[in-house]
Amino acid sequence: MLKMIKSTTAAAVASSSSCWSRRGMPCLHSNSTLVVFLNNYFAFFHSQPSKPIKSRSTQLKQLVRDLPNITNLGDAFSVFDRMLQMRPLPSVAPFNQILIQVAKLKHYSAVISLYNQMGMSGIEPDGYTLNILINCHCHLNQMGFSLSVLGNFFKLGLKPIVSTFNTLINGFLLENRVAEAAGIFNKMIGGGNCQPDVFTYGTLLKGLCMKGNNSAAIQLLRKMEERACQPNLVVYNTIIDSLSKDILVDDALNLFSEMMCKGVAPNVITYTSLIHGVCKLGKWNEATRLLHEMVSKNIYPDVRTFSVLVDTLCKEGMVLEAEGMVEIMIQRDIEPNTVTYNSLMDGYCLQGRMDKAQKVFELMLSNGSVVDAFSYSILINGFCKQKMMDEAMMLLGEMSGKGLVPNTVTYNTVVDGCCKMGKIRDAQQLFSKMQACGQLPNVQTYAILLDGLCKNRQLSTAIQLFREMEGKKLDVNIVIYTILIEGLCIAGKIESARVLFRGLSSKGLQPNARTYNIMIKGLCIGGLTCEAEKLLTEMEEKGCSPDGYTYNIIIQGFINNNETDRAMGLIQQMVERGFSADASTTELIVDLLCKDKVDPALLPLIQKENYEGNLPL
DNA sequence: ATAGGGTTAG
Repeated sequence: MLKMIKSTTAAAVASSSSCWSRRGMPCLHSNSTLVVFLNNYFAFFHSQPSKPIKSRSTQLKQLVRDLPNITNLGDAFSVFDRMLQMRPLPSVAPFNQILIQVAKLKHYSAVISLYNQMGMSGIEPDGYTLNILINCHCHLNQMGFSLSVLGNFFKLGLKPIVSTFNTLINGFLLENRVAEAAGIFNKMIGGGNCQPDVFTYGTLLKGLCMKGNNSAAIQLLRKMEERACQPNLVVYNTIIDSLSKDILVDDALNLFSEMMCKGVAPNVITYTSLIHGVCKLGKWNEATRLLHEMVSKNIYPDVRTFSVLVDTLCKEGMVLEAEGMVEIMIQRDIEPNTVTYNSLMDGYCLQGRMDKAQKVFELMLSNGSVVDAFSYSILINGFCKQKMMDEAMMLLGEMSGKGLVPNTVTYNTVVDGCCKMGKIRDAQQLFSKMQACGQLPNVQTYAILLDGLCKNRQLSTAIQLFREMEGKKLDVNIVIYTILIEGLCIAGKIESARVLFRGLSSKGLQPNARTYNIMIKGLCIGGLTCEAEKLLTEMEEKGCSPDGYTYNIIIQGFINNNETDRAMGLIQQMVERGFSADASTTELIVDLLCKDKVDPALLPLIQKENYEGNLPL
């Protein structure tokens, strides 16, 4: 969108700059005026040979030439002020250029204040100005203002263009207001003069993908084909990336073949997304194949491609291989950046190797890499998981000194750390502090704190907090309800837990394996093993496969209720499905063996290493 | 309009 405005505005600037030069220079109607002019002109320069003063138009030309090079807010403001002092005032076009540059720096509020200054100086906006302004309001989640700017188009007798509507669609999607975005799209299709273009579809597709609605995205892809709007590389990349993120790698690869059949050549983004997908599935051979394939097409992996590899290796616990990958990068003159180092640092943290993680952090400090809020959050999380809260809190305090703002995720991390240590008061204080610092708690924050309260037997406070989050317009999801159901079970309120569980579907929520497991566990502890077993069947019927945990808790439930035979039946089933008894289940079975209540032939069966080699499939 | 890193429930 900005790119488009930029190119069109550049054309506008080019044409209008010749206009200013006409305005700024004397109009030469006759030879005599020309002579007078030339005489004055040269006399002027001879009198000041050392420091020629540029005419206003040249000054403006120079300014316009320099506009695209504005890289900081201060420069933008000073150029803007100089332009406001020029007489006659420059046209709106170079002002638009400044707004574009400032918007590129993501200083959207600054753009709006510059726009207001333009208004006070009597510079009338054109369509480009309004488009830029709408885009800024969209990024600031101020759709009301965006729409009122749209009204200005009509007031000023200007016509919105396709990109105006595209920007509005993007704004609504950023606020999660899909219906309104779709409404604009439908109006565009319905009206004759502003048909959606490839950007419109691209924007909508991005919104659908962000919501994880891949099938709707593909439907829209088909629709744009039907409407003779050729999908381009960006459109395909958007969907391929979304499919890869959801590990629907086969679908991603199919779309990849399809785009190539249609003559759309992939780029490094396409391959990076695909490699991400196959790596997440642990298909390293496939990743290697894709790497070879891209290089054979003269498409070379870049720092982002390598960062994906480093990150997924780390997440799989293969930190040594990740280190090797960083070495390869350096050999190939691809400088690891903050993201690469952050991924590696997280890899060490996941293994509890805080000394190594800190080494990477220090390396970043010493080699001039930018340490960002991610770096701190990752390290803080590492310490929290090691129950080293003092170190974590110290790092949190260190951030502001480096001009870094702890964000919602950073706070979530430390709130969780406190909760897991049973320090609920500290967690609550951090919860207040984050809001005082302008960081809004999100669904995860509430999940973390709710879980902490429930586990620390503060159910009534938890319910209060739940009401608070309902009051805000947060999307209460299945994770939140699962935590509450567990809280109720912990408090022994099985009946309430059951009511909440049964009420999920009326809220449009599907219990997942964890929800079932918690309910099953609650029922078992309450001695309701029969109902627990019914839930086991139910989850299967609803397409939610029981996992190893499900079997372990229900088997434990049966044994604890002296229903040994039913426990044995489920052990058989569990083993057949490739799951094994955990430590506490094994302990219970060994107890039974000691009491001669169970056939010793069962014992080798439940121990993973004994059946792993010949799983019945 | 497109690619990489951090937080949550058994």
